[in-house]
Amino acid sequence: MKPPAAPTRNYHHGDLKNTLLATASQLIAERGAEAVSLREISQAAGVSHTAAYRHYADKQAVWADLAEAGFRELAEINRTRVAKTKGGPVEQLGACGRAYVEFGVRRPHLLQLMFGGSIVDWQSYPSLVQASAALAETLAGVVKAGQESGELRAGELGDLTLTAWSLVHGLALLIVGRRIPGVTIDEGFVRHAAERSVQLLIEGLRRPPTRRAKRN
Amino acid sequence: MKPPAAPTRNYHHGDLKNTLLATASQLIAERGAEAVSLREISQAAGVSHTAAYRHYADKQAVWADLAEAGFRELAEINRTRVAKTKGGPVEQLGACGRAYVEFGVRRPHLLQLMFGGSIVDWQSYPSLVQASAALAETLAGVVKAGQESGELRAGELGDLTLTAWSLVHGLALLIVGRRIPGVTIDEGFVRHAAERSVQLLIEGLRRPPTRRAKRN
DNA sequence: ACCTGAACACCGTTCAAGT
DNA sequence: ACCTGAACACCGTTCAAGT
Repeated sequence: MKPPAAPTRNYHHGDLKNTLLATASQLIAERGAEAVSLREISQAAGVSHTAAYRHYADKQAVWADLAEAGFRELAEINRTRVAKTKGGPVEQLGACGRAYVEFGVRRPHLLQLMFGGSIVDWQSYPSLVQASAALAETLAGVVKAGQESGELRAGELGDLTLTAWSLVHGLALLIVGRRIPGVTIDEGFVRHAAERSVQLLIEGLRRPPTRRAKRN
Repeated sequence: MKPPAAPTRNYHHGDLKNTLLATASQLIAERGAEAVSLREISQAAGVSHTAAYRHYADKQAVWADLAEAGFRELAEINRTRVAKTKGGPVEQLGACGRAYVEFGVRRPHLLQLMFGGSIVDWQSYPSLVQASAALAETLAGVVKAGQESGELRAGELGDLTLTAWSLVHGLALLIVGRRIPGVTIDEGFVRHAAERSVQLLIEGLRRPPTRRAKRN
């Protein structure tokens, strides 16, 4: 019932919404959300500085859309890594941790946008909330599988998941924020920090029983 | 050798720098740094909108000063709690975790300012970097004491500290950012989440040996 | 339906000038 | 030394108007 001709493009631009999103994504990747204006994005997209208001209520809505895409991408990466990981839930959790941290290092400004408080009224964007929750559920799935297979301890799934999430989340933010004194952040450090942290979380900080002391 | 009279106050205001800082602190606590302008701070402090430039190079410098105070305060809280805690390093780590999370919940906007990326050129503020590092050292001290007393496992101090720091940091940010789906954030939740997370970190996520199964 | 351009009420920052 | 006021180059957002 739609008119056959007249492809999606119309008056001036065609697919302005996606063009805006891609432009914004690139500018933010370069300089961070704090340093990017809506007028600038519009100009880079080749439209007047008010055109975006046809597609977004305001600047926050653009940020929310970008953050949502970030959450979906990060969750997808996690799922892929989990699926690819040989070994049990312990190894899978390690893979998630690495993926989370590597994502942050690869796209620091996007991670800041997702978690840094640039988006004030989170509740106004239900699909953003949902995408963020989906990320947590990826981790929850791994923990749950580990409990069912008996490799991870019993207890409230939410508690264990929150703990694992907090660890990888905090690690990624500390690294991306360059808040760790005295270290150079390169691929080697990221891999080591992620693996060691997840290992310590899984095995515990407490001194292991001596009967089976592993060399460290 | 200083002139005895003429108390610090002079021309118009006296102690404008501290007045600005206190005003900014309050406005940020109410609405978050993103929503506060320098002109507004100046007006609330009762001076013209350019007076701040006599004391700060720019807006970022004001933010940096506030964040630095936040780091010093949080580190101080941690030290106090550690000193007050009866029991070993395990209990002390738990106290640090709670303190960190409670600080974030009490001053969410300040935590966002300290860690949320509002301050772009971190390196320009060496005393801020130092204050942030001092916070990490508080945690390192606890971990080190635990290793020396034999209660915590051996291994690189930096690794164990980073892991513990990441956990409490991530937990605080997830809670403050209200990123945890399906929970109400009240004092009970905060206490439970902090204690349970630190406990899991210390004991590990792996299924405990059955010979001495603790009731959970 | 989609976009433009003028307009409004703001910003951060600079600078000559006042006391 | 410390502060003011005008000025500059920006913002985000609204709205009447164009096609």
